[in-house]
Amino acid sequence: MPTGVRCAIVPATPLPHESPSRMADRLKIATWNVNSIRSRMDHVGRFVDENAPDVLCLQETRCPDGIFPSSPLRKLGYEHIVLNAKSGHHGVAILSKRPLADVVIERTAGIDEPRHIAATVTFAGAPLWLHNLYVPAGGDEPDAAINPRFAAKIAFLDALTAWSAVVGRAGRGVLVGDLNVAPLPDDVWSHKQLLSVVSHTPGETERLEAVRSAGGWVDAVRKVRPVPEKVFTWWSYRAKDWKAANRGRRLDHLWVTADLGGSLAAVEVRPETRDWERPSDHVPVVATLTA
DNA sequence: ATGGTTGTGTGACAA
Repeated sequence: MPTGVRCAIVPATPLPHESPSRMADRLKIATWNVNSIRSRMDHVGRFVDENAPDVLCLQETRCPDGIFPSSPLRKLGYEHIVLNAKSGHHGVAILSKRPLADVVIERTAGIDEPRHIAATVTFAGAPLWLHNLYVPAGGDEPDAAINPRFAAKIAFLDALTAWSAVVGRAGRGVLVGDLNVAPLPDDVWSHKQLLSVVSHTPGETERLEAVRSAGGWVDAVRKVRPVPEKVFTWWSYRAKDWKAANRGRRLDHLWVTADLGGSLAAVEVRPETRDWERPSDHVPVVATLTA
């Protein structure tokens, strides 16, 4: 039978008795702290070649809006780009092969830094919220009384908890980003040695768990790679041999709302990017949703 | 062993 005849009898739009959410679909979402988009354009190209995500959420783009490399990224297939960047510091972006809508430039915890952007993308015929976050690192001293950067991190996490209780419970959402907290003992190379190191202190790990539980989010990476397996997404630049030392932390996360837990078809961390020439210190996390 | 490295409209500072 000629293809044209077959197309003529199979409508592209859902039949009246089908609800949009029942449409078959597959959406691959990646998150990556690239530590400067301009310094990492070749890596982004290689990552896209090898992984072909439909949506790529970036953190730490470190690029003023006016010189953001939108044109080469569009040529990679990401025609839809939304930014919260502004200056050479911080910065988040969502790149998508599918149209983005409902863009929200968030100003979480009243911090005047570009660290949060949200938008919707169509998945299985209905809007899916994408929340791309870059939580403040917090400086070196884990004491809010003497370190304003740590105080700002704590305030940011507390603000996210209240936000999460609304956004997470609404459903059809994916929260990704560099959350700068390794929440579980097996998310760091040494739980005991990192208990007083910013990113793994009880004050941070308990707060990140509060953010997650308030919204009922599913930690996608731990759904497929449960504890006690060690899983890391970040290795310091300061190690002589990052792979041999393997003193990593899981700072980068991909969460889905509870209603989408059953839609997770694949979840992967891509540590090979850490071995590429002049890498980011963070590696991508990728998840595929199917419906 | 309190170091070590990377990046930013170039220079102290964040990560």
